[in-house]
Amino acid sequence: MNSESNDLIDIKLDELHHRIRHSAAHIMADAVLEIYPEAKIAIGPATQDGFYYDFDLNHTFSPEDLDKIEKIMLQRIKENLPFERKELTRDQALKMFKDQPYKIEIIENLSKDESISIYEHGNFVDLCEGPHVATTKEVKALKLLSIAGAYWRGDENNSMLQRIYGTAFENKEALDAHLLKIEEAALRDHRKLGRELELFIFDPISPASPFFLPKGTIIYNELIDYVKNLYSTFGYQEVITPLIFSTDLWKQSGHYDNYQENMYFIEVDEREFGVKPMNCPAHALMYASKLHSYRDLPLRYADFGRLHRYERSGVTHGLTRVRTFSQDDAHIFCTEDQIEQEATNFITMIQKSYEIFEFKPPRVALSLRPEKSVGDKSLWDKAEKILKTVLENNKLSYDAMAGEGAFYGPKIDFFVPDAIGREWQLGTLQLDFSLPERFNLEYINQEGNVQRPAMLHRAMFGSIERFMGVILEHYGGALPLWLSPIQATIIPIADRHIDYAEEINQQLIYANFRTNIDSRSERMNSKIRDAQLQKIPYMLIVGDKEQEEKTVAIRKRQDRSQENMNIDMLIKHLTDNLYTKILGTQQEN
RNA sequence: GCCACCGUAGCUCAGGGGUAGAGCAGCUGUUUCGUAAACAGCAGGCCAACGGUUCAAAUCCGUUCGGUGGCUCCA
Repeated sequence: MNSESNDLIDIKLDELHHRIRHSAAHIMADAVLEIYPEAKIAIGPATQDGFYYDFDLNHTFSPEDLDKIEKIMLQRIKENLPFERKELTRDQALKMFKDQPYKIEIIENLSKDESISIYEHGNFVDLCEGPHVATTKEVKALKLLSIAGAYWRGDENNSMLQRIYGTAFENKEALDAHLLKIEEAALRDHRKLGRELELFIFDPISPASPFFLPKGTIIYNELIDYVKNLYSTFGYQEVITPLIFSTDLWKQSGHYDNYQENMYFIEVDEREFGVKPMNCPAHALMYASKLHSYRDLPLRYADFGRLHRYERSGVTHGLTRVRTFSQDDAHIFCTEDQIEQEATNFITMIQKSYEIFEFKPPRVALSLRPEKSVGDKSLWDKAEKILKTVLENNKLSYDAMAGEGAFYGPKIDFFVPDAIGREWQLGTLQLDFSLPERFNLEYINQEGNVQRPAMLHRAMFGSIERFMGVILEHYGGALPLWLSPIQATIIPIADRHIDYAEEINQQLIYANFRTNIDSRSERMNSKIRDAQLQKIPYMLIVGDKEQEEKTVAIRKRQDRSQENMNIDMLIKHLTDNLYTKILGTQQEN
C-alpha cells in the first residue's frame, strides 16, 4: 500500500466519497470522449450522493449508452491509471482546451492571477482543482444511474446539455447499500402510498391537483385540527376569505406585477379577476375594514383558504408541488416593537408543531432581497436586520441566502429532514413592510398618532398537501394512531362472530375511534394480510374465545405479538397510544 | 417552459404491422376457517387523444394531452 492510500484511510468518509466521485466523473468524461470524440465537455462535480458530468453533443444518450460508457470506465479503472496534477499558465490552459469551448469559458472567467490546475489520467485531461484519488483503481464500485437535461451554468437562457448521473463508492457493499436505499425510498414514495392506501388520486382533467379520497381527507383534517389547537394556545383567530378577486386587488398588492405568471385569471362581466395564490391581500383588506388601536395589536389572522398557483408543466410532483393547495397560513399585524416577540413566539410554536412528528431539528435559512422586489431598500435593510436579530436571540444557526426572499420581504425558512434524510421546506416566516404600505394600513398609537403596522406572513406546515406528502414518506405510510384513517379493524374469525364484532365496533366508535369490521367471507389470514398492507395500526381479532371472555385479541401492525384485552382496557390502551409512534416494518409489500 | 423517457383492464406489467394477454383487485357461487393470500366460475380494454403512412396501425411517423427523471422555478 503506498503512502497516498494510507493518507486516504485517515480522511473522513465524506472526503473520500468526494474524491472517488469526482474521479469517477473524470473517468466517465474520458469514456464518453472515447465513444464520441466530438463531444464537448462542460462540468463534472461530485454531489451529495454521487456525481455527474454535462456533455454537449448531437447524439442523444440512451440507457444502452450508459452500459457502454460504464464498461469503458471499468476498463480504465482496471488499468490503474494515476491521477496527476499539473499547474498551467493561463495561455497554456487556453491552448490546451482550445477545442473545448465550455472549458475556455471557465478559464476566461477565472481571475488573471489565479493559478490553473489540471488533472490527467491516461489520455484524459480536465481543468480541475482536485483533489482526486491516487489512481483510477481506487474507484472500487460505481454505477451510472440516469440521463437528464441541464442548462449550461444553470441558466435557462443557455443551451441545454445532457447530464449523466452516477454514483461511486469505496467498495461494492457500500454501493449496494446505497442502491438498496434508493429502492426503499421508491417503496415509500407518497404517490405510490396514496394509491395503495386510497388517500388521493390525480386526474388529467385537473393536472397537478389532488383529489383527496375519504381516507386522505381524514389525514388532511387531522393535520388541520392539530394546527387549530396550537392556534388557540398561541392567540390566533381563524378567518375565511374569497377565492377570486378583481385584478384591482392584485395590482394594489403587487402580485399583478410580480407574480402574474403564477396566477389564474378569468373574465366575467367584462371585468378581469384573479384567483388567489396567497391570502395576504385579503387579510390586509380585513385589517383595513376598521380603525385599529394599538390595543388591538398584535392581530393574528389564520386562514386555511384554498390557493391556486399556476406551476409550469414539468415542475409539479405528487402532493409536494401542486397547483392547488391550502396552507396553515396566518398573518400577524403588529407594531414594529412587537416584531421580535412575535417572531420568537412563532419559532417556539413551529418547533412545538414539529415535535409530534419526531423530525430531526430543522435547518434554518434566511432569504434576503431578490432581484424582483417591492418596497424601499431601507425597509428591506431594516426587515433583514430584524430577522437576523431574532435568529441570533433564539440561538438558531442559519445560512443566509442572497436573492432568495419573497418579492415583498425577507424570510426565514425551515427545512425538515425526513426519515430517509431528504430535506423539505415546510415552515416559513416572512417579514413584510411593503403590503401595509400598499394597503395604507394604520393603527392609532398611545399618543393618538397614526402609525403603520408591520405584517408577518408565517406557516408551520407550509402547504398541507406538501406536508402530508412529507409525513407519508417519513412514516412510510405507517401513520401514528391519531393520523390513521382507520385506527383499528375488527376481524371476526367466522360469520358467527360478526354480531360480537359489531358490539365492539359500536363501543369504539362511541369512544371516538375510527374503526370498521372486515366481515368479508375471507379467511382470517387474508383479512390480517389486507389490514397489514393497509397499514392499519390495530387488528382486533374476535373468535369463540374472545366472544366467550368478552375480550378482543389485539395484533399491532408493527409486530405479531398478541394480547387479549377487554373493551375498557382496549379503549384506555388506544387513548394512551394516540400520539405515540407506531412505525410499521419497511419490508411489507 | 427546456432535455430525455413513458402512456395496453381499477393496480402491476407482458405483447407488438394481420384486429388483445397474465397476476392481483372486482363480481357470483362454494368454504366459516385462530394471526400475512381458501377454491371455482364470470366479467372487464376504441391499447391516452387526434392526424398521417399502409391493403391493414395498439404496434411505424407527426401533433396534442397527461405522467416520470432531471434542469430552471417554488409552499
